[in-house]
Amino acid sequence: MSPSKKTIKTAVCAQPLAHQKAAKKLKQNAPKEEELYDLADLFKAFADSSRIKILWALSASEFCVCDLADALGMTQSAVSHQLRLLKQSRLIKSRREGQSIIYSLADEHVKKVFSLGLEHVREK
Amino acid sequence: MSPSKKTIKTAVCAQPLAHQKAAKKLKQNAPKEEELYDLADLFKAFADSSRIKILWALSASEFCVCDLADALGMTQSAVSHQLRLLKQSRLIKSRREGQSIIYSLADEHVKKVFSLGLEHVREK
DNA sequence: ATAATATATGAACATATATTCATATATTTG
DNA sequence: CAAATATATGAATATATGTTCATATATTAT
Repeated sequence: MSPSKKTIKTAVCAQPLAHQKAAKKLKQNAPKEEELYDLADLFKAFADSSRIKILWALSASEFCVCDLADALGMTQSAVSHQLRLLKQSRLIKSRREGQSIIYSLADEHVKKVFSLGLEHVREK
Repeated sequence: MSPSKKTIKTAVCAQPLAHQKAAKKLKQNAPKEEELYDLADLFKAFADSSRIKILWALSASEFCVCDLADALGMTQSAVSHQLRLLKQSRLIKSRREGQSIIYSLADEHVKKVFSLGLEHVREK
């Protein structure tokens, strides 16, 4: 296609890393690569309105699956799939009670994350 | 396939909302529907390892686009696209400096969210 | 044991989204 | 103004993900 390029566009600056010191500091203090992936995965659990609603509900009270479905206007299946993801992220826990499985928040992290998030969202 | 179903499976409990009081309380205190969507959107910004890396870098120091690309091993284009998303979420801000655009965190929320997230991830 | 109820799950489908490629825009330099 | 540099962006593609449908598993009641 192109006859012959005079210049080759590079992906990086001609003078890369103008902020050498900052970059150095970055590498020193950086969490392990794996931790950053875990972090992203954690926030993925919050990154869907269905799961947000479920978490919000559970922050008010524990609920069984079908009550959640009913309260949130979701199908039982959809709720169940999402509960599995939330449990994998260790944000919720469950216990059996007769035929029902009762879900609740695993710890206080969820509420804290919510508070921070709302704080940000509500700031114009 | 099925000759004729005797029972119709419903999506909800036979006795829905066993936790009536909790459900009531839920509806009273609930953030507006829209706020929950905004919350989910906010966390979507954190829900990708590329953006997490970018945010982490910016929590150490401000950077121009190509330095970010260089430091994180991403293309200039990919970084630029993600920076746009992060800016839309009001997590970062930018200013021009000659040919470069310098990006930095918009406020302290990001660092706080990071701390909470890491806390959760690091708890076995 | 059989029926009813509650929950979980695999497969299929539709949608969302992250990256790449090519190129446009904006600023500085010669 | 032309060339070089830095950044932004639209289109295409590949992948990830949320929901639905059908059905499996588990518990309780008769």
